[in-house]
Amino acid sequence: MNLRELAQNLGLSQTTVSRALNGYPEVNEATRARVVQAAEQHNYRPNTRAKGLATGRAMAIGHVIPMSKQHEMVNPVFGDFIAGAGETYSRNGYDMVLSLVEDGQEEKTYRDLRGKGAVDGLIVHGPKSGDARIAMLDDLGVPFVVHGRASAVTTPYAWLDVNNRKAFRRATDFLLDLGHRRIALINGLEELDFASRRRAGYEEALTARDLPLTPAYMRSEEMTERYGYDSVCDLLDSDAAPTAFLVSSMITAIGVRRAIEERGLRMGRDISVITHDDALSYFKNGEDAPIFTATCSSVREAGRQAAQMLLERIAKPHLPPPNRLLEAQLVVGGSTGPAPTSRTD
Amino acid sequence: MNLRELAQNLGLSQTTVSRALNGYPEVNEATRARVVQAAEQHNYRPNTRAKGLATGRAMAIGHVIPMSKQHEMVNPVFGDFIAGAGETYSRNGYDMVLSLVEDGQEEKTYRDLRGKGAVDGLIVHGPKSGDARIAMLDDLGVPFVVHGRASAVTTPYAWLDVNNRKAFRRATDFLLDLGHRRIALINGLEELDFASRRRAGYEEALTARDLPLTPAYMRSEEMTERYGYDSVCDLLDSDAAPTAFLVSSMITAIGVRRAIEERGLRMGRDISVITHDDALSYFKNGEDAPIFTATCSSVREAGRQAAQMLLERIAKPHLPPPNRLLEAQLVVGGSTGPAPTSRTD
DNA sequence: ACCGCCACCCAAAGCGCTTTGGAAATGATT
DNA sequence: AATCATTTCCAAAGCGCTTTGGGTGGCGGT
Repeated sequence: MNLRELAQNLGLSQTTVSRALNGYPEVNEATRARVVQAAEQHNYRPNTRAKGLATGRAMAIGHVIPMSKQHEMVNPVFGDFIAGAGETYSRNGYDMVLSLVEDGQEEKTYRDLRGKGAVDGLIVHGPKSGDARIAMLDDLGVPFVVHGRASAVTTPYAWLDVNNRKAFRRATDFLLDLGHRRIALINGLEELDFASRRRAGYEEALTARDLPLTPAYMRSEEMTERYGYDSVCDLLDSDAAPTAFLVSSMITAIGVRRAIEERGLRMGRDISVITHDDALSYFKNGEDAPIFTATCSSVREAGRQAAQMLLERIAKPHLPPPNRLLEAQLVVGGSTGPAPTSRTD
Repeated sequence: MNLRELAQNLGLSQTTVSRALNGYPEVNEATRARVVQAAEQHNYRPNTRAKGLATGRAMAIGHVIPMSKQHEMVNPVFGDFIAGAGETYSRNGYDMVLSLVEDGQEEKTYRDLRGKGAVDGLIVHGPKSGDARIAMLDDLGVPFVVHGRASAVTTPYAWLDVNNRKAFRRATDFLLDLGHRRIALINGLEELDFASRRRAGYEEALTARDLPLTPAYMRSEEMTERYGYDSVCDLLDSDAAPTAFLVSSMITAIGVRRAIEERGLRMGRDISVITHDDALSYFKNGEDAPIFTATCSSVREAGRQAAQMLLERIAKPHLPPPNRLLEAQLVVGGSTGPAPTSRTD
């Protein structure tokens, strides 16, 4: 069923039917009701392509998800982020088109998506520090919102980020307050902006107390379970083993715990762990008594808000690009406790 | 840059340019080269909407991801499945459009997506036993492929599934062979077809050895970490506690392990655990020495193949709907061992 | 009785592409 | 030199919608 048929069916012109359905005022409420009812009855849905052609708007948002070629890995937070964004889109009549692309190939995909006219706006995932995509999208003239930031980019652009630096600063301070002095950072890939900010927070806390930065305590890789396990094994077997670990992802923290417990140690007593927790739905960190002390921030909520920002940006492109900084909560769980050495003081 | 401009630019008609770009034979190779080069130089990309309108094909596939309202949870396997499917799509010039929808609302979304002409085909996720969507899509006339099966649906339809029954039959047999007699099943929601098949495999194995089915040993819920933990706590504290657990998801297995180790028990010695492992990229079950004994099947590969099947189905709709049954591997890891009681025999 | 003004509706153009049904030019055949 | 098949290209229609720029009829005001 298309517009013409529907119009013929009703004995009206396409114009009138179109206007009736799109809520234009110049149509009698009685006819509008008649039209709406007929449309419903015939299960009429305007063809997106035709509508898009006519209006010039695609009513779709593109998400380009980077995927590590190395590990064939897609960061699990995307699932929840997408879920949040999807909510916003469907409430506003937008579709979501998704591309999974190998690291570094994203630019071409953005170009294509826009060039084809497949999307009205884009969400940029996983920004690197001096991410070239931002400049590119800017002079491509497509509305976009970055999930995260690109520290080295100085031109204004729309972003939504968690205050990663502050979160890790606080987490580190928390461990320091507990008497820990040898604190390891099991970070994500530091070419990614969020990871470098977390590191900055960590270093800032140490430096503020005149503590040295120990390169051996800092690791940076893709956040798999295995990586957490291996790192901790390594570090605990070294001399001057850390007494505390700061971990960048829940998944990795699972591996960290595994390594700790395999050694007969206990989290919170022998070794302290703080992890960042993106509040992945299947991984709720225990509602009542969290297993892990964690810096918490809902990535789903981030998705919702980023999508909202993007839609507003599309509607009002002349406004200056909005920014939003979400604060992470530091929630105390069972994985932290006073440093073992300080107990004996 | 659109076709007309490009054609004017070249002093050719739109027809010729279009044909040149789409590889039609009736155009001189010299002109074709000229056209292709100009297109490249001007960064020309045919407008999807216009193309779609003209051809009637959307060059897009819809994925409707069910999302539990209850836990706001989206199953983590979707990430990897989507990644696999996405590979296939992008290789074939298709886009992927994604909708996340609350449980049970999927039908409307399928209808919309098709009615709007936004997609040429659909992937059905998370089929229930007598899933109504299949009949609906059938008489809607949309090509689709189901990831999984719907046992109660008797009409032929295209699906790709893992042999869940057999996988869990084998896993249960494996535990039985090790002397376990009290084996608990920590299953996913059994309204979902895959879960009911897993249960069938489990029951089949027990029944084949004339062992009773103990309802208290069978659990069925959404596969969160917490669920695994709670279930095991519960069961281990009961009298006649199980000596082995069969778990439906890696995530849940993590919770199972947590509960076991928290009690000072050790997996593989005191308690045996077998989990299903979808080979999620960030959760590689240890390449060399797997932590968990597991029934393994790559959901990413499933995505790749399901997508391929769908594209073929779209190309040749007259062929009978294809089916594909993937076998899971039973990979032995460190989480299984002889039953404690049988040791004392 | 005439004018003007709404309220309501319509015909037709246009969005950017594909595709049908030729036409013009070229070369081979008689 | 005339004929005919190829090759190479083109004009125009059409995909399903929105939107511009009117029309028509009914009403109140003069």
